[in-house]
Amino acid sequence: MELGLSLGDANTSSSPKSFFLSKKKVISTCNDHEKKKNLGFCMALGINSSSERVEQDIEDEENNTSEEGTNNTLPVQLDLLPLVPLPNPPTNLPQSHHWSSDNGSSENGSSGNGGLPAARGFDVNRLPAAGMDEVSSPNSVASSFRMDFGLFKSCVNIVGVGNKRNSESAGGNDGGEPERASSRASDDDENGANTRKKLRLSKEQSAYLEESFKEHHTLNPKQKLALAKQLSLRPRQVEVWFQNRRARTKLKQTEVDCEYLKRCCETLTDENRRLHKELQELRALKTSNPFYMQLPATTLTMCPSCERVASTTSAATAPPITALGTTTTTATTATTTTSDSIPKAIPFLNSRPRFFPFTTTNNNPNHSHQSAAS
DNA sequence: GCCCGGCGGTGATTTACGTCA
DNA sequence: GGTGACGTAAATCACCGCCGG
Repeated sequence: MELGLSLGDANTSSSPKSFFLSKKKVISTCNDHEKKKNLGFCMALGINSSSERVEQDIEDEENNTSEEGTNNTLPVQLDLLPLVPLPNPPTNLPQSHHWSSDNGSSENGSSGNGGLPAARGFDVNRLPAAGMDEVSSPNSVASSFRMDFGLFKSCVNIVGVGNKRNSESAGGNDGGEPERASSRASDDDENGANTRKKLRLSKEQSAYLEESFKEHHTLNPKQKLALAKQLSLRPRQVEVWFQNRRARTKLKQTEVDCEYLKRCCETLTDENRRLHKELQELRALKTSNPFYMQLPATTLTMCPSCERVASTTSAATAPPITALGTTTTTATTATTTTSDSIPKAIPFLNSRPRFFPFTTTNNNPNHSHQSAAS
């Protein structure tokens, strides 16, 4: 009998680096299913489907107070709230702001206004007051929510000296993609006094975005717009937040996978080493004992649920190897115990640990190997 | 207690690429 | 098939709070 176990060459498998050389390209995230998933948004936005038009519309709404209270298409019947209820908007938020200017002029006047106090007091989160009033229709549930959520603007931390590259996006052109083209246009503020406040999302805003991210990793234009409205952010900010969140979630997942693969590799290396040793012993036994072939055949079976490998002998009543007069404890123990040492990650992509917001669950409640694993 | 440098978190930008009309 | 719009990933920058010395 020849045990055809080969888990790879120990010399090569002992080098986990090969697994991780292309760390950034190996792991695929779970975004695909997000795209396919029909999200449970119930929104009635009376705006065009084009994202650009949507954003342009909202920008127009924000910049145009004349439409206040007249837009009947905007009642956002929005079922955007996450499953986990968000904390109520704080009612005791400090009403004093860091920024100096509280009118809309600071937003448009901040660009290229280096050295002026108004530029320093710019609030990148702040929507014009018209934007708030415009959605404060009593007919809209979301509007009432937003009235409360508008308080979040007060707790947004606007701290420090800003990124010069933010200047154009924080300026009058704050709603649409065209800001990309002129991104460095304001870098010509030579005196360095063109200081912007870097946005810092409040905890409530971050929590809301997190909950939304748990629901869906990508946003369609309507979702983005709705989130921006609810959080009093610009759609671009919501978009950027989701981009960064996806990237950093993927990075974290990659790190988790890397560690997991590393452990798998180590375990497999040990197992391979042990099996090689066992094989050598069996071969030695074979050469020294002609009755070696009478050993029962060993089969390895893998539980489809937990992917653990257990070995069984085809002849349950076979006499122990010790009957041959040679102590082969490693062989016997290896073939009669559930092999926890073999990692569950043989098809590791299906069972690898997941970084938040993913969860690792055993979908089979009838699975019976849990106690054995412990 | 204050200052300073390192570090991590995070918002924002740029670039490249894929998809679609 | 070429092209532009659009969305996203990846890389990167830069600000800022925290922490230890």
